[in-house]
Formats: sequence, structure tokens, C-alpha cells
Amino acid sequence: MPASCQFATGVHFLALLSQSPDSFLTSNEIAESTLTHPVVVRRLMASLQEAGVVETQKGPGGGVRLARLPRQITLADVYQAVQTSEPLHLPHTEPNKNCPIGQAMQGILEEIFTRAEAALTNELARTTLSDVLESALARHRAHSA
Amino acid sequence: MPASCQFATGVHFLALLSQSPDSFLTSNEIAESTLTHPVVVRRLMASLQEAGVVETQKGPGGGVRLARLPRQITLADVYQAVQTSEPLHLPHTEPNKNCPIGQAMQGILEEIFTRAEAALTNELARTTLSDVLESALARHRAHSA
DNA sequence: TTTTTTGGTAACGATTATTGTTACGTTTTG
DNA sequence: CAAAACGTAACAATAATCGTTACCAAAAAA
Repeated sequence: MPASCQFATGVHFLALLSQSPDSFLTSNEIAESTLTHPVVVRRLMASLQEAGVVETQKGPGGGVRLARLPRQITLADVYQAVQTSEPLHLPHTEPNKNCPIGQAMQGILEEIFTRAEAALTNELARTTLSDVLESALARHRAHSA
Repeated sequence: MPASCQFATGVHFLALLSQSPDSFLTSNEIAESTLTHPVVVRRLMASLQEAGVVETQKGPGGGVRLARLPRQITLADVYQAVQTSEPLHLPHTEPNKNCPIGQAMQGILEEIFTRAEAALTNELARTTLSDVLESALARHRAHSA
């Protein structure tokens, strides 16, 4: 299967919005910048809106903009808003009920997954959209120079 | 696509091996305990063998056993051995080359992914197979009582 | 009020990764 | 040499993502 890149795509979209936090960008504009389809933009933005990261405005002059300042939005916010599938998964099939290990395994793995994902989001929470935008502009300057 | 559960499956297999670190288990035995197919066991064990976590023995009396003591194998070892796809992914399509943000995005995201996955594996490194087996047996006792 | 411009969302197909399965080769033991 | 195990290629079924089309709803402007 294609692995989900919604987090990467979401960060990209939001970095674009961070350039002008006060104005709306249309899904067409964002789709052109990222070479994807406007419906893909709207789909992902729907999740981000539900999480309170962006707000949308219909009709002429409308579009999407950040709901908070770039420095108030962390990558953990983005991750939790858009990540549909978690990085670690239980098997779909139930284990053998006669096996003591198998019976206990599911609960143990869930605990482990919870701790591991907490570690992941804690790290993501250390970076804000403002950091991302700054890095992007710095890289651009370095590359142009 | 079905999300990969190789890490969960691997931990389960290795917990079984941890019960008797000195003896070989056949892929048939492991497959029965976990209600999966022997080829699935062998496939996953091949990765774990390449990583030096288990060793195999062909022929009668053969099978798979741990290459080190359970307390010397961490879940980070398992994760790094079997995780084919990473939890975070870049988009497959290249971004717009005319966009300063898009150009820089890929490198920035790679840095972020590296830090996030390091945080994940650091957390996984805190748990050993010995811990997992102990938790499993404790849960089994609690459930039986 | 009508038209235009936007987002919202359902539905479908192409693509792709995972898993289970079969089949067959290889190695080791006895 | 026979039997028991792993090693691995190949294929189908399943499932998830993404792009795309189509159409609705809402808001602004004419």
C-alpha cells in the first residue's frame, strides 16, 4: 500500500499558510504549490479544521487560514489532527486463546504502543510551524546564495 | 492497505522464544501459537536473524532460538529489525520547484522524521524481552486468579 | 435575487503494501 | 538416502491511499 504521507503533506500546507497568517489561501492555490489536487487539500484541511488548527471561509475571497499564530501550533498538533493510522499496529487476527503468552500479548503491546507514541508526539511538540517556516526560508536563502 | 503489524508479531514470536531461550522452536509451533502461517514466521524470523536477534538451525531438531538472553534484547532491536516502513513518510510526488517552501520542505521533514523516530526507538529501548515475558506471565496469573 | 466563487463530501478507480498460501529448493540429522 | 526443518519465490486476496469527478452548500458580489 502507499504509506500515508498526510503528516508531511499537512506540515507543507500549514507552512504555506504560515507565510501570511492573516489571509485566506484557496485550495486551488495550495494544490498548485504542492502539485496535488484541490480535493486532497480540502480533505486534509477538514481534519485540521476539526482539530482547531485552521479555519475556512466559503465564497469569493474565502479559503483557509491558520486559527492560531504559527508559533502556537506544534507539529504534535498536526500529527494528532491528521494521522489516521498509528505507527504501530496489532495483528488483525486474534491470538490463540490457549496460549498464556498470546492471551496477555495484546494488552502488553497496547501499553507499549501508547508509551512509544507519547514519546513520538512529545518530540514533535518541540517544533512549531514558526520554526518550520524559519528553517524553510533559511534553507532557501542558503540555496540561492 | 493493511497496516503493517510486523513489530507486534515479532514481539509476540520473541516472547514465545524467551520462555525457553536454550531450545529451538519450529516455525510450525510458533505459527500454531500465534494462529498464523509458518511461512509468515520464517519470513519475519529471517529479518530478525539478519539483525542478530535470533539464530536458526535447519534439519530435524532445528528451528529458531534467541541469539542473546531475553534481557539483552530490547524492543528497539526488534523494531529496527522488522519495521519495513517508517511511521512518517514523505509524499511520493516531488513538490513544485518554483515554490521556496516546497523546495526546502523535503529536507526539513527528513530532519523532523529522524528526530521523531529517534524518540520512538529510545522509548522502545527501555523495554526488554525479559520485561515483556514477565508482564505476560503476571497478566496470566492475575487473570487466572 | 441571481451569479459566481469558494469549501464539503461522496463515490470510484488506479496503485501499492501486507499477509496468507502454495510450491519448491536447500541444509542437516540420523 | 530419507525425513525434517528453514529459505524464498510467486501469486491472490485484502485493504488503504490518493487522485479524480461530480455535485451540494454557503457566501459574496453584481
